[in-house]
Amino acid sequence: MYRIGEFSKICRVPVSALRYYSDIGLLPPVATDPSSGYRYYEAGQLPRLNRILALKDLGLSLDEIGSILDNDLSAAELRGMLRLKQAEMSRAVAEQQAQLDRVESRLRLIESEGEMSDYEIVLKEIDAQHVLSLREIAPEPSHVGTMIGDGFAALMPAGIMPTAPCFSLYHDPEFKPDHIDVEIAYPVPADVTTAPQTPAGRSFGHRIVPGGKMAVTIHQAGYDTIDQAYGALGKWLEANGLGMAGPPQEAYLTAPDDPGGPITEIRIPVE
Amino acid sequence: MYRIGEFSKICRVPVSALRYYSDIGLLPPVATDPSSGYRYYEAGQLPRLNRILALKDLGLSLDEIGSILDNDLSAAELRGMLRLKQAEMSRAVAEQQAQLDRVESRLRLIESEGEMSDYEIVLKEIDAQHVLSLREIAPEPSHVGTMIGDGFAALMPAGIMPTAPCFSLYHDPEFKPDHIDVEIAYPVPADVTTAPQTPAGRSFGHRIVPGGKMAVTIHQAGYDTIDQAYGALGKWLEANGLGMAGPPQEAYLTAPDDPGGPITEIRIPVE
DNA sequence: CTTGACTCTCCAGTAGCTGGAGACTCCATA
DNA sequence: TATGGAGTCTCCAGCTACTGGAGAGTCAAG
Repeated sequence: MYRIGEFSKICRVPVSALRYYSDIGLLPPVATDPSSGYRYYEAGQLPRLNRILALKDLGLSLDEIGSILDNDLSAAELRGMLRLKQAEMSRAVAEQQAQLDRVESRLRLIESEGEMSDYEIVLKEIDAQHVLSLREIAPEPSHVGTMIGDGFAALMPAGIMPTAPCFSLYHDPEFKPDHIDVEIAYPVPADVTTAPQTPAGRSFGHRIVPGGKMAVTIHQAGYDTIDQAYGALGKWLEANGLGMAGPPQEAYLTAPDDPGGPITEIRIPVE
Repeated sequence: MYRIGEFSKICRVPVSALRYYSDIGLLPPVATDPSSGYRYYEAGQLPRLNRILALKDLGLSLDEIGSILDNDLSAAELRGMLRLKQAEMSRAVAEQQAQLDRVESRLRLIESEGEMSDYEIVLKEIDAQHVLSLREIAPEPSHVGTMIGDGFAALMPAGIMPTAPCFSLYHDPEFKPDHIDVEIAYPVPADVTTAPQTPAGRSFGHRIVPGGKMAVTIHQAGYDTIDQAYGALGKWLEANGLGMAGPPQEAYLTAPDDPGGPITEIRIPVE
């Protein structure tokens, strides 16, 4: 019979961990002195402890290990659990590796630029949205602003409140300033499928804008400098080896008269 | 000004996380109603939030992010931090990958055997130990037991108590049952460097048995079946792509008269 | 009997939230 | 004006596998 300190030296597991295993019932001492509370172990417990350490090393939680040891699982059942773990772990490794890649591309970016960009790009999972939308070919960029106002002018009186900021989608495969295939989308509840014509005579369509992973950044300045944001996004996509998977979106997060100036969120679906 | 729920919808960060960021001062709301406690946010905070998310995505802790944002670190300083992170993360990835490899080799082992082995093998970091030791060529395996007893018979009367169970080292490059180059080692405090001759006339040497990573398993049965343990260790080493890096050790963890039978720990230095 | 090494229990802390309890607040409708 | 429902508040516990510390008790040797 060893006291906890001696046993700890033999099995090379810290005393605090042995006490913890004893507390959670994973490796109770073979005897406990009822008056002093001293825990007593013996060499015969080493196989169990070794099993614990081996399974822990495979990434199982102490809970799982406890049920494996106490239900005396068959090899087949253990194999099943390990298969699950294996899948989970290879996903985790891939994710970690992706994160490491992001750090590396970020470092390359910093080193090539010498300074930090004003834009932070983040990958987000965006939900699909029910929208009412207007789509047309705009002859110049400023035309988009009038379309947005026109749309609101139809929705508000009809009692339709967008459930999120309105945004535009740019459907052109390439950018031509005098021929912009733009769609203005107003997120609405799923049961709103129609709206009256706009004052300027435009008609709303109803559809679901698909969700998915998107690279997102914030442009906090006038619309005339928005190409900087697109530039930063483009660089980021390239550095991370991602490509566009749909039309870019621009969400207008401020009221037109906001004293802080306009703020636009740009989203590019990826992969 | 948005309430927390609206802001959460816009930035796609859970309300609970926003509250947490507000609590730790990382992203305080732009205003808080003193009577109701309601937090109010505005679109102008999105760039900061995006920076937070981007840095978090690179693996920085919220603490680190806070000091980066509030001390307005230069690109060079950020680069330094990221370099550190990068090193740390690639170590973590390698470790995870190694763990995944262990799971895979374990699965292969289970599948090839169809049942679980009685031996669990664990990699441990073993400390170097000061020992007094006897070394000689044993003409048969049972000779080792008499050597151990002979050593104790010299140490005990001299007042030298081993600080850990005694163990043997097998120096032969290959095993021959009638010619075993064995060393019996008794761990002692660093200031004990000599001991009297044994009753049978053997002389102790003093040395440091080097530590390092070792594959460890427990054999809980008579010495005549110890080759099973070595077999399991050999398979494990092969499955994990490791080789021996020194003489195997056997530590005798039970007294000769233990009612539970003898328990032996076998350690093989690796890599 | 003292000393020093060892052990005990209990609690807080770790990172970044999440979820719940119980109490308010806000807004729109009846 | 009352009410209902959705949203919000604060505080606290929980997650993992321990670690470290406080304060008290135990054991063996001198």
